Amino acid sequence: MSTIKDVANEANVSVATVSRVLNNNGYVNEDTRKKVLKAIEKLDYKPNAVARSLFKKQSKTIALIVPDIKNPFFPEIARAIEDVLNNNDYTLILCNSDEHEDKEKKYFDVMKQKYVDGVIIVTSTLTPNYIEKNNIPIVSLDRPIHQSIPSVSVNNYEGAKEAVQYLKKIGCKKIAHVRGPVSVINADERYKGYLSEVCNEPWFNKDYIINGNYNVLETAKATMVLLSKHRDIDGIFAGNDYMALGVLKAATQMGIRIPQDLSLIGFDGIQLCELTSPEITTMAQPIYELGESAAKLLLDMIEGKAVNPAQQEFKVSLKIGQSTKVLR
Amino acid sequence: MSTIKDVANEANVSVATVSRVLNNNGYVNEDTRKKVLKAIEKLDYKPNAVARSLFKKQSKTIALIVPDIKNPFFPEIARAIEDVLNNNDYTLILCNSDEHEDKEKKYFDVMKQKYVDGVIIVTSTLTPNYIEKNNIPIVSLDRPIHQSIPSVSVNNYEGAKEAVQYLKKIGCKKIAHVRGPVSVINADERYKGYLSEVCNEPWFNKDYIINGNYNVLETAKATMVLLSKHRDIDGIFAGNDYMALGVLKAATQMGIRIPQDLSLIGFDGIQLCELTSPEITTMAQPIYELGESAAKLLLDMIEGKAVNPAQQEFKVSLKIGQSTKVLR
DNA sequence: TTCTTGTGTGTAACCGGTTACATGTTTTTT
DNA sequence: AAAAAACATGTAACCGGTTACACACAAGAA
Repeated sequence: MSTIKDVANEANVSVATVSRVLNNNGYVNEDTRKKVLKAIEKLDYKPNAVARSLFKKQSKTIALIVPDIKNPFFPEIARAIEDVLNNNDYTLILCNSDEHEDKEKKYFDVMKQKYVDGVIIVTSTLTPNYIEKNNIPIVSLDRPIHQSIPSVSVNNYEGAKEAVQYLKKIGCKKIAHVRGPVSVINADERYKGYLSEVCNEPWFNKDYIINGNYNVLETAKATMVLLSKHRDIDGIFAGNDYMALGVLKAATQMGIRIPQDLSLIGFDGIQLCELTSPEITTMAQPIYELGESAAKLLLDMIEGKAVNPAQQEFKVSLKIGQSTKVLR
Repeated sequence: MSTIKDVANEANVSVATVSRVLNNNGYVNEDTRKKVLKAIEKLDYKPNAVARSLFKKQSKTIALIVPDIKNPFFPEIARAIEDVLNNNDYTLILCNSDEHEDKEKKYFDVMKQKYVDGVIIVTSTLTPNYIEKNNIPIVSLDRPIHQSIPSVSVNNYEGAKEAVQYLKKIGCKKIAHVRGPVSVINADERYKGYLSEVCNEPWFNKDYIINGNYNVLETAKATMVLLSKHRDIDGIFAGNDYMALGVLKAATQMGIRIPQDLSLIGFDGIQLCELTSPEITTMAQPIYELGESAAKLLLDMIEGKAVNPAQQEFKVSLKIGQSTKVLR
């Protein structure tokens, strides 16, 4: 690999001049510029990003910290983010936290040591205090942390209400909820949305709420217990699509027909919804847009641009599949 | 952030001494070491990874280039790799190539500029020549490129044969194949494996081979055409699980019962297989192990260790689900 | 006692860029 | 014509580490 010095020698100028044409700043005579460009071409010179980072204290790299990339929601997000970064000459570092605070913090340390320019994080454990102490541009995605931390998310509460309302509208009389882990903010919000819609119903029963913990098999098991105990449940609102998959599995296994016997609605709108049969009705987040916005927001922050609404909330929209009774 | 100089000042020693205790090399008096350690503690000093990189010409970072992280096979691989790296103080950069040579090459350039220590790549387009020219430790994953390039993969040909053999064993009389994209080496191998098992069968018909292009919806469509034309097909070997999902969808939509009317077997063993109903029978790759091995192999290469079998081939194993008729 | 050898530490060069500053030349302004 | 502004380029410090080399001293060998 040739260095800036090699180029300088080849072009018979100083390294400063080469640097100037490289970065397009300062005065450079047109002829000199051409000479340098030719030398760069000839040596196939590529500036050393590390040396540049050291001086500039920035690495053109951002980190994405998610609980687990195997959860199908996150690859979709990651893809959107990577696309934006790629178009802006940034690079993406991927981190799996397993919702584990220690791991998150360890990643943060590494990020700072590597001059990572910013981070996009999906977390339920980190405090605003810790984050601000670290003093690195950050965007929380999917799960807002605090008003002081820029975030990109959706209206989980309203969305959950809409989901339950839709189940009611198509005629469901007893609606259960498979909720995500306690203390995950959006799982809580969705749960609250469900609750607000059903708590005053005469049929409402606290046993209709089960915990799926973002795990398909666990959800399937819990659902089987639920459905065999309460045979009159005719609607289920799953806290996300991944868990809805578990409900679908449980129902199929038990010979409960979806949507004839049981209507199922999920949340998220991951691609998988369209690939199952029946296709899962869901409250769809604009997932790609979410990732895109988070990335753009972060890049703006890094480049010191004003970020108008630092708390971006997108709307979810009902995406009717085949897992809910047809309205007539 | 404090620097090595701050620590040196605090401890009243030179930066060289601090560096020595940091890296545990050279002579350092025990008392001095303690002084330095205390200063490090007091200042919460973390060495600057970029400065270190510049001198050492290595970044403790490796890149993973996959076609598209949204394909559920890759997050599982990525997760395994990230785990290994994390345990070895390496960081993972994620790149989506979309099978596009230009993008792959662009990533390579960036990697070299950032002193990325090695790359794990899933590619069908890069030539051994180009790769060797780049002179950066590399492991090809899932799709071997050439004997000269270390790789981690499975016995696709044999696996495909086994899959078809199993379909025969359970009594399938007419077996179709949904193949992956032409020129993807493992899709070709699986296709050949299928062919070798069926080409001499009296019933064999070239029309039984359709192309799913790693796309679920496309596969579903093509499968519907296939199945409505050839109503006597009673077994399908899908080139991977993701496409098997498409077959499942098509069959369900057409009212064809799986496994009663049609047996379906996939390839890969992604987690999704267990989450559908019926669960998909598949020739399972040891996915996590694959990623793990690729990462370990690459780290060994980076650290200059001899890599015994630089071409690692794992075995796939039949994982019986519910999408194939029960053998009795 | 003198010569090695081992221990302990500091100085400064180096990694490969960027940029403040100095210097000289040309062009524009007054 | 003199002063100011714009242009062009080079020198060297700097980013924050690592390490070759020099030097001083103590312990062991001859």
